[in-house]
Amino acid sequence: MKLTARKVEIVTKASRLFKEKGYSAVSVRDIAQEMGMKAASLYNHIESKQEILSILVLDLARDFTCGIASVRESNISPLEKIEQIIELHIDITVNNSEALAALNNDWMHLEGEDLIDFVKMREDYEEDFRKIIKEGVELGQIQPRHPEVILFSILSTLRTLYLWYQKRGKLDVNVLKKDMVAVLLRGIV
Amino acid sequence: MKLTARKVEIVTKASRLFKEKGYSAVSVRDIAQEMGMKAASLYNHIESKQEILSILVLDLARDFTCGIASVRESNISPLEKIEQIIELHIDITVNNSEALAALNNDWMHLEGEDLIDFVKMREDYEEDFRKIIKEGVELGQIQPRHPEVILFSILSTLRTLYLWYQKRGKLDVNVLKKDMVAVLLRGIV
DNA sequence: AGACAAAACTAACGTTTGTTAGTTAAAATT
DNA sequence: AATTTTAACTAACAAACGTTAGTTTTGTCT
Repeated sequence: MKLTARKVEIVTKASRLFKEKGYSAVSVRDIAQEMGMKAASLYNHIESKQEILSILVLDLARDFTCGIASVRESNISPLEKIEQIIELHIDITVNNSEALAALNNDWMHLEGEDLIDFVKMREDYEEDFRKIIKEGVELGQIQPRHPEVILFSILSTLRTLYLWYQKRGKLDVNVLKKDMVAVLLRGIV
Repeated sequence: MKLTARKVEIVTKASRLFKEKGYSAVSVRDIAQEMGMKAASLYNHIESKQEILSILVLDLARDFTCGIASVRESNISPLEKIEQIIELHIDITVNNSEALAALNNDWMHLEGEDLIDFVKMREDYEEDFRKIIKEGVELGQIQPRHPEVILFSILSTLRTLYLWYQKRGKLDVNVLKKDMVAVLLRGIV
């Protein structure tokens, strides 16, 4: 089914609700009300509630996949690659803070092929990141800590960024990027 | 209502399910099946599905509140306090990895007084942490970054630790603590 | 062995869920 | 102006939801 303007609107409104209560706690009637229509009318635009989640999560997952592919293939040092990954996450977060909630918390409600695809993309993403970290360690650019600890401490921060970056409101994106790189790479002491 | 042994068992089993699918997607019948009984039988032990969530989340929230109170009042440097907070989170995570999922993802489904209490505890916790960071910055022990960035980059990592610490299985707790403190405080370069 | 409490059961309740069918009003196309 | 398409509507479905009532089984203590 095509992705019409109205469909995008539904997905956007739904993502706001999913962020607040989670996919399962949001009913099709909730989404309809947000759109100012009755539940049954939604089905003129979408195939199912599942489809909304699927669009939301998989589109965003593809953004990450493309983003890290571009980083992986660029001809820079591991440390610079990690810097770019941090900036990638911040950029995506700023533009998709609602959808990111669903990606983080509701991906497990995907079904069939969609679920398989998502998990694969997620694993590949982490593996790409892991390789960059290991390379950095081998080159002596990165401290010889357990790569898994490094990977997930950075990734955890980036993945939950959507929860708080906007709370502080007027924090400029470029300032955020700078502070974030500093804190994640060089620590706080 | 008293917290009998059987009730604890229900809460424990439920938390496993909540971790996998989230509170809203887990039915009372799911929990009952996990207990090897029919849904109605659960109500000999619990008052409602809500009560399970409430016990799960508030008990754990109190652990954090007590933990940080003890850190706050101890007579050590801000940096050492942060080290202790990191260890606090790791200890709690290791012993409550299922319940932590509910605390992180399902707290918003608490109702009434429980929701208010939780949010207050959470805010107080963050405020305590923030003060420690600010003190560290003033004393020159901590780099002069935006305290909010420091607060949430550390807290994000600690809060989502439950998602991955056990994936790597045989990672010793003390090794984890050491690496975690190193990465979060001194960075990776 | 009989009495009593604890904890399981079956059956059912009123709601809410996602979704379909059929209809009608508005908009776009011929 | 007539016709087709789009997008809203009402009504209803079967299934699943949390929960209650009433009954039977299980285990414990005298």
